[in-house]
Amino acid sequence: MAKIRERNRELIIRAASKVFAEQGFAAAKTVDIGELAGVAKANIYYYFKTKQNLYSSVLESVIEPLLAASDPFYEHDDPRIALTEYIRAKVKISQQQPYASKVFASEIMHGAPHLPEDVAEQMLQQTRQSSARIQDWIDRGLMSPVDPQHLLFTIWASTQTYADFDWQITRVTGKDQLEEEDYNAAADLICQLVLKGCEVKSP
Amino acid sequence: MAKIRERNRELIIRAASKVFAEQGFAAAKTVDIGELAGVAKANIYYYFKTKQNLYSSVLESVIEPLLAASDPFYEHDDPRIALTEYIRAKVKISQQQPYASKVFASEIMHGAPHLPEDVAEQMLQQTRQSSARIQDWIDRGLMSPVDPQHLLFTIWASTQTYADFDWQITRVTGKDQLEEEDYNAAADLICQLVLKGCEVKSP
DNA sequence: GTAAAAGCTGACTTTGAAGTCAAGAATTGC
DNA sequence: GCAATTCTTGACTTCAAAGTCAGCTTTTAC
Repeated sequence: MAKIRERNRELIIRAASKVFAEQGFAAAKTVDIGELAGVAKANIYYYFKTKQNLYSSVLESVIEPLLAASDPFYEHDDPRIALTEYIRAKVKISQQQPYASKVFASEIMHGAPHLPEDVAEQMLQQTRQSSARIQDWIDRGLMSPVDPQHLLFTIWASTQTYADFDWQITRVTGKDQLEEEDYNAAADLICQLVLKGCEVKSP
Repeated sequence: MAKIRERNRELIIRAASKVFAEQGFAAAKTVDIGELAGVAKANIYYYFKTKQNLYSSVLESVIEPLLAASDPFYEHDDPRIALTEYIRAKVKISQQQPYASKVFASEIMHGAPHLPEDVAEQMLQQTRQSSARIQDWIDRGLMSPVDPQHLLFTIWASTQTYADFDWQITRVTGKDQLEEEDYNAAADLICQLVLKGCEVKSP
């Protein structure tokens, strides 16, 4: 079993995601990450050179699922289906990977100082393609002429808010934590606003 | 002039807002805040007992404008006008008080550990009243039956995103910083999504 | 004009978390 | 089975940032 290394790196990254999400990078303590991962603090430094380094690994692990959510734009030509699936995918990420979402949000909010330039570029390209896709639907008369970029900002914001600002949301709804039906209700409302709001039609 | 105290507290709080917004509480250095405010670090401790204390003052100073934005709900009975004004007010805050928005967002994202309970309660009450107002419009057939709370979450998220995630937004739009017209375009789109999406009518 | 009060700060101490290390424990390869 | 390698960690050092303070400067009140 030469997999001790792999397994422990994974354990530490998972614990670190949670602690970084809850505390932010600067406030997070490596001793806490160790405790949560079930290893001594020193062991973290056996696997990761520095706290920064660990944070970069966490950030990297978190990017992939976020990027993958854009797939619906390329898989469907019908804007009703594409947008619906996109919104659902985004909400699902908030539901299933709340730590990822928060770490990413925090990184962006502080000016993305640790986001590798090539990743930033990749996300930008993806945004350009998504925008172009929406513009194409507009040009074909399948939805009303909105600014594609602003539409994307709105979708990002309103889907991610369920992970990033969960404290506020659970407090308002009065629930300890959101359930499946809450996420569905959220996705349905956002879909309704976007589809009706942009008068989206099937081709 | 017994106003030195008042003026300097204000200067320090203003500088601190910026530094806390950009760096987060833990990463913010009091020496940087002092530099930005034009006073020695030690002087900050003459006016504020601790960094925590200063942060609480900043947070407090930031809450008032955020709470005030809800006024349109009480000033207009017409949901078209009330919602439009509400969204515009929220976007305007993102535009004019970006630091306030970020400090608040960061605080909420990490579970609101420094938000005084009475403020949290006040915001909750306001949300309840806003929700009730929306529900009333629904009951009177002035808009389609959406969940008022989720509608509010969406409005909060999509308006605040222009302050909180400005890095992402300026990067996508390719502008160094957003201009008046960008904020107007944002507000218009969000209004369109909400008004059309919820089939809002005038009474 | 002057003394008391308020404001200011350079130099210092304290603190707590990042990061190191040497030695022991577990695992692997043969 | 045992040597080599990998893994583990308690105890330690380092370091940067919070916080203090004594003494100087400015302002206020009379």
